[in-house]
Amino acid sequence: MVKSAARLRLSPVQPGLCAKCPVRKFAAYSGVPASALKFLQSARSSDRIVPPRRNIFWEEKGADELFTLYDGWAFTFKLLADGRRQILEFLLPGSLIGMHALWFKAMPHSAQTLTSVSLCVFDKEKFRDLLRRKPEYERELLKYMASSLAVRDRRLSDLGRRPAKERIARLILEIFGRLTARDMVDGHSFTFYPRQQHLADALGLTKVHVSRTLQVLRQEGLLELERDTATILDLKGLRELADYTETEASGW
Amino acid sequence: MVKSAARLRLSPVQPGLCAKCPVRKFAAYSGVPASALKFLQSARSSDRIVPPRRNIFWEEKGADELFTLYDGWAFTFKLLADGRRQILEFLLPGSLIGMHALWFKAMPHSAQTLTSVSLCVFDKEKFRDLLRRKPEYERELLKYMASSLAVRDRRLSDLGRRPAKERIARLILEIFGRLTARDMVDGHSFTFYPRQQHLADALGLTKVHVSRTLQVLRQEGLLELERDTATILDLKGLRELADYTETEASGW
DNA sequence: TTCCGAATTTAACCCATGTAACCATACCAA
DNA sequence: TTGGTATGGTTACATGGGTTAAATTCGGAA
Repeated sequence: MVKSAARLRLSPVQPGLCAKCPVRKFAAYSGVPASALKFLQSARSSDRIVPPRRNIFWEEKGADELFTLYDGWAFTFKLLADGRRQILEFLLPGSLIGMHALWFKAMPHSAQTLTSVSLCVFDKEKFRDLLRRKPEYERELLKYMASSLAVRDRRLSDLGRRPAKERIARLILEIFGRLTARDMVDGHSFTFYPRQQHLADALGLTKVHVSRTLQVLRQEGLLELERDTATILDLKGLRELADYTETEASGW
Repeated sequence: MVKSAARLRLSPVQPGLCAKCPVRKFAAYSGVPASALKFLQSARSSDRIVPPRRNIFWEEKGADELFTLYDGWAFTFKLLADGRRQILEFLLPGSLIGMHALWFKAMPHSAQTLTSVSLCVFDKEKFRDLLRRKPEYERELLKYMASSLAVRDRRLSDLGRRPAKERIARLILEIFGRLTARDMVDGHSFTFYPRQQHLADALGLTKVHVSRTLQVLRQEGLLELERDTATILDLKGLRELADYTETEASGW
């Protein structure tokens, strides 16, 4: 997995073998028995590398493919009429992207890369076939979506009911947890590609206020965020401030 | 369906016959062919009436049952440590409640009734069996969850990026759309049980500001909200203000 | 090394929304 | 009837976070 802050080096997608895929255990279908993975493989139509700051698909447009993020960072977002942006989710290796396309003509949000990204591409129709023929995938995906929904609920109450400082702390802790599960952290530091504008757009704030608040968190010795690197200076203190419980800390 | 504002009169759950259920077409499994409904019936363990302001289940606790709301209003919510509340979703006849229990031990939110409510109760284990034996239900539920997720994304960008006036307008329009689909509106008026405090908790505002903003909307001739009754005075104007598109207007 | 654009920081100002307190009304149970 | 409890409305005041704009730092390309 990627650890160097200086430059992103993409791991190449393993040709063919989903059973040996290093990100499989973080993927939506992580619980599918290895014996059934050859079906997944046959639904996988290709691999793809997308450069940074490029859209993977667009809100309101249709999509013929869905993806698993193999390496790199991305995010989903909605744009309002006046150009304001709401980031819905940060995507990390293993994230399933664009599932909505399986059932609906228009995507409810856009997806965009943060870094160079490598994707496993699934043809929509082939994936539908897969689901029809292998109900264990449907079962796995249901569980995956239930947990996605629970995550969305947490973010919703953050935006509705928590002040800026807590929102930022919680988002960082959430990402820290997910990266830890993926062995992508180095002690209490990790490579962090979102810019302050991305944090602002994810948390319903302005970049100015994010900057202000990050100063405070640094001065209080809780959290340091430089370009491309985040360091948690005081995990316990940050958790306390953020009211971040153990259940929330488990990576997904 | 319920129309009288003065007092809620519950329709009794039809004994047995899911195939004839009047709310079936709004339910999660609306697309399941009638021929397969006898399986649903066999997973339904009982019916239940719950009085107003009572919890159906509790956040962080486990649950052995899940429900379809047959009649009445309810909502799901999360409580923060300091007692603040975030309402996640308003539940209307047809809503599937507590699905999370199928896969996880602890519920991610609580559910509470707004009115007296009548529920179809499904035993968790029986429902799991149903899914295992009838993949067409899994398929339906996946689609249902995908659309729930899309709805949650809309609310998220409302909270993150829209001012109070738009948030209120959009929530009312959303509920108006869902009630219209259920034939629960009377022209541009409908029975509306949430209190200003509920709106506040759903939209990340205080009840004081909700009150203020509702005054403005009334003065502008857009929307009138009395105890138990909402009236849309100017649908077109409200849609414009709220930046509410046709796609969003379709009931679910 | 220099230059340019992106990202961050800082500052001044101010508005949308929160807080606290209080009163009036409606409803409900005794 | 009476008292209790939600609810709705209103006021005065406080503040978190938005807006705007300029200065500064940083990174990458030439």
